[in-house]
Amino acid sequence: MPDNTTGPPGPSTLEPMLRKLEYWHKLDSADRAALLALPYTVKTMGQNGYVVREGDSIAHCCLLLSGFAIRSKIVADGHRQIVAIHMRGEMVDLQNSLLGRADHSVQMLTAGKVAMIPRVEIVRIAFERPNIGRAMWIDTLVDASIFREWVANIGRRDAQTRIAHVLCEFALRLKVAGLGEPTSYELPMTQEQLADATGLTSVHVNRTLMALGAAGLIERSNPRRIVIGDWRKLADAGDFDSGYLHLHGTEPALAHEAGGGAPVAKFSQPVG
Amino acid sequence: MPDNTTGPPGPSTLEPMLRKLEYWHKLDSADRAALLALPYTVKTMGQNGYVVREGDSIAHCCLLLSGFAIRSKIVADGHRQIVAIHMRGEMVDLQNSLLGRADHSVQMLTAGKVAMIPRVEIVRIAFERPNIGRAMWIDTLVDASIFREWVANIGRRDAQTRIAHVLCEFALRLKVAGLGEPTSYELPMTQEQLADATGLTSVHVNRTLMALGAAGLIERSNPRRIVIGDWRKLADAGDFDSGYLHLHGTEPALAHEAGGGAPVAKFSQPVG
DNA sequence: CGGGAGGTTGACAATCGTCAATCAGAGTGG
DNA sequence: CCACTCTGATTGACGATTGTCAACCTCCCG
Repeated sequence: MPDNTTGPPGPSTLEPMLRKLEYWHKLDSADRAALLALPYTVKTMGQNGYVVREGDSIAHCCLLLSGFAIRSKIVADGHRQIVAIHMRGEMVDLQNSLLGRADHSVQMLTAGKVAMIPRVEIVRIAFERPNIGRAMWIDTLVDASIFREWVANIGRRDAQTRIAHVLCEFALRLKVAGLGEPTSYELPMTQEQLADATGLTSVHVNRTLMALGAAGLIERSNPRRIVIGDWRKLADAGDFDSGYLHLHGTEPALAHEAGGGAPVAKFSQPVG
Repeated sequence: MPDNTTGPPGPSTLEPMLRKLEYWHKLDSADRAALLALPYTVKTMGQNGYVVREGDSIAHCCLLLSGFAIRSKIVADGHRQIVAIHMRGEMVDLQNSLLGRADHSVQMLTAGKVAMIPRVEIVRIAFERPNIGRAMWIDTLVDASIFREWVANIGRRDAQTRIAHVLCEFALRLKVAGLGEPTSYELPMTQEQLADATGLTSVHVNRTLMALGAAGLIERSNPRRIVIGDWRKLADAGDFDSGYLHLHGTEPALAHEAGGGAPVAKFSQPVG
């Protein structure tokens, strides 16, 4: 059972949201104040806890304060497809908020906290404050861009390329979210969950990770820890071009986004 | 070479866009007037003509006036993945418009006409007129919902289910767009294009279509014509639940969306 | 009549899935 | 501290869906 807290535990619980929205579009001080003044409830979630279930009608928009979460759909034979992975600062449910009914589930990958903001407040602030609305819209468009890349990833890349691609995306997004170095991180998911994200089976994911290790593209001191020795090599193996993430200051073509000798992600993001 | 025309050829060239946006959110007469007053250029496109190429910076938002179009990405080994199919009345490029740089290509499936609306005008009207902005936002969110379903379709369904699903989606969207009966239509694409949309090969698509025919789920008087005798049977075979399309008046659970004895798509859409 | 694009089919190969056994590590209770 | 248990990771043997290659067919169009 999640323990619920209402009101501001600190002066800046919603700060991660502010930071992310500012990344997409310039906000003025009134925008910032309005954002941070949004009412919310903090919910402590256990591992695998459901934030939203497919079919639910939506009353709240969830901001991930800590931990990792996924969005998923279940198909007829009971198999699951993970359609997105989310980390701190991401608004997991802006998608469902406007539409009113969840067409997919949102579930915690790890334990963590979410801020539940009433849907009507989100909609109100988006339309009262064009800067905020624009930032939110862009945020959902980037999500959509990632979906498209995943369609291509799952539809047209083989297992090894596919997994390498996901590892690169995750690394870079961790970096952008300020959650660690892209060249060495702990995957917050089981191989079965990674399989559900890539349209493979856990057995095949295991073999593919082993193969990536044997090929020297990654090192794994334990099953979850991913160390990327040569970013460029992995990015090439994963056909990874960060353009679809629409990060600032990243060239459209494949660049040394992270690690290696070149400077890492060069976007200028206000660091908290 | 496309022949270009500027200005309003008729009083209501942009009418399909109005119709679609009104479907998502209520507009008042000022909204409608502002929409129809948008400047645009009509471009006549040949089959396979590119509307936008991946990497282009975006100056226009394209409204499909006639014909069919696709959005696609190319992966490293040269294979193509189609990530979306579009038909009359759809704004193919709202996605790219806000982001400024195309992360995918848009290409005509058939010959047709598009209205090119300057990107700045689209952005302006979206933020000057909240109703329009909201309708556009919802439109992009529904697109995103369809991407998610495609991820699940390609990642977790076998070839037969996958193709049946696409056939159902296409049928229903044709109906909603007022482009014909969902139970009998002409597919505007080759089997190779259908393969690129489903993450299969053209050979396997062919075999799967044959199998669907042999199973009595569809009839094909010619390679392109799809006749759906029993909608429910095909929808079941395709694990198709129209919820992700967010159509009005359609039950969240699988319903007799079209064909069969039950009334077809019951949404109340203003018919042009 | 000829050319070409797209559709259909067969033989065969390969990627990936299934089933099942074993192993490693974390948490629990005695 | 040590069985006990459970989840997740790893590995092998085998099978199945899907891909590849190539031939042939059909239809449309100049």
